[in-house]
Amino acid sequence: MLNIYNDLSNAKEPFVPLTPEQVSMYVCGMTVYDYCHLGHARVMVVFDVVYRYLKYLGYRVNYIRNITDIDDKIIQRANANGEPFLQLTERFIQAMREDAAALAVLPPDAEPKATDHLPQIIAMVQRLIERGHAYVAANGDVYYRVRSFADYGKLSGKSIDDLESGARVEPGEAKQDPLDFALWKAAKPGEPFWESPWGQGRPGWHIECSAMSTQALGDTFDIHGGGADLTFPHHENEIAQSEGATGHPFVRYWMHNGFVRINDEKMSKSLGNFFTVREVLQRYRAEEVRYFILGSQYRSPLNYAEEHLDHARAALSRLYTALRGLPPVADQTPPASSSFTERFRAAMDDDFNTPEALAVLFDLVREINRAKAEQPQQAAALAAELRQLGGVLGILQADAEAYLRAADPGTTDGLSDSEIEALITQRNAARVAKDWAEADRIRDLFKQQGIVLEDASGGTGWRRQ
RNA sequence: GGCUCAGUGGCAGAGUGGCUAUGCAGCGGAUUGCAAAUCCGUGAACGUCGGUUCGAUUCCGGCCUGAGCCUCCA
Repeated sequence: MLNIYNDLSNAKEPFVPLTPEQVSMYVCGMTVYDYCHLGHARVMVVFDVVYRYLKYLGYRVNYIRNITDIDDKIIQRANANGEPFLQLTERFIQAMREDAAALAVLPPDAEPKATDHLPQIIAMVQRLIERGHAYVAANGDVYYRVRSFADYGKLSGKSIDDLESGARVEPGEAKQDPLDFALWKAAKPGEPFWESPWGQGRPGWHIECSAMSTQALGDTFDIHGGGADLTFPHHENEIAQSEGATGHPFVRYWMHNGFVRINDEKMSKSLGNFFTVREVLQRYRAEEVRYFILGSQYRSPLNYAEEHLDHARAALSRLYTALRGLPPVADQTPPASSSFTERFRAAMDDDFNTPEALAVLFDLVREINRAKAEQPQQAAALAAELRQLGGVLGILQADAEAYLRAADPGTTDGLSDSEIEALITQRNAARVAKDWAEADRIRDLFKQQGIVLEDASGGTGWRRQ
């Protein structure tokens, strides 16, 4: 049975969806004013694996990952660029989709945008006003009255009184209480705006997620995810908004992934120490990045370092090497049950323990390599199993031979495949003549190009290192 | 200061009240013209001080160290 660490209770809990056989899941996606960095990549990959595993377990999953396409930063950036904000956001939405696709992240079932949900947002703000959870200030802003929501702080473990001491009001705000937060911001000159009962303005930061998730999944849904930095205030405020508006419990399981770090420090925009996905993809293959992310449990910190990407490269090389020469998955049915699959599932059932799941894959590799020579049928069946389980993690779906021969990004390799084949023929002639000096000369030549030759009984194979 | 989380072998990273994690690297062997890949074997760990226990890296408490949130951030 699947167990999920629920941040609401700070404990692993058995996962029982609201509706049998179905899972509703919402993940906070990007605010689109810049390229995805590795932190975004982690969110996308982690919840992609959650999505894939739930489907593997037989659930029908409705996975929503939103796009926040209106907020202060977007307006700021659009102004700085001197372009309409919709043009800016459209560009980065496109870039995000490219990055996600490169990382083999499955498209969610829907990707709602904030700007497409103004009626829902306005209706929810209105409802909050009606229910006494919000008020219209003199300046046209609408604020959430935090002290009207008794459960405020239940997700992040904060008490209202502790927060009160540190809270402060920005110039131009008209809050009754420093803790209150904006649901609706009156438009300043030159800002994009929508008409509302409170005049021209735009949504505050948190309300769009409440409006879109409720619209897509109902008042109460199963899983809500995002990066750990969203726990407070974003998700805390979502709870206050949604439960305040509907009167029903909002989310049943809250999941937050840990940060990507660099030199033991959080990778973040404000610190400026981030790498974008496309920067990293210039040097490493997307599958290597994905493996790197899955190499640690999703709640743990993930330290970025090139040596860790190199490690991922070596690990994938071993996995694909085992698959090499065995039939692709379509030709073989994996066994319905096996100890490997059981162990894999046990690992994933334990709050998506991907490092443990990967360890099972390596045990499978050893078994395949053992069986390869003497029991090819057995090896093929095990390989099919490896591919299937890899698929749950979104890896190992490439053709093994092609994967191992592919050049790494950023390398400008001089030798084409046909040149390589020609040199191998030349070297094999030398080998037949027992001209070892010539054979070794050619091998060294390959080695300088990062190409490894492998003499086997059936002929000489090659791959790139 | 409040609230979270963490501290495992050379590196990364799981896990467990007594029994091999796994990968990379190391060492020995098999295999190879030499290699590569692979297989077999092997050394090496649980921050610190107490407590519970027949027995703790694993449970409990203190301490030390690190990270994060409390302000925009995935």
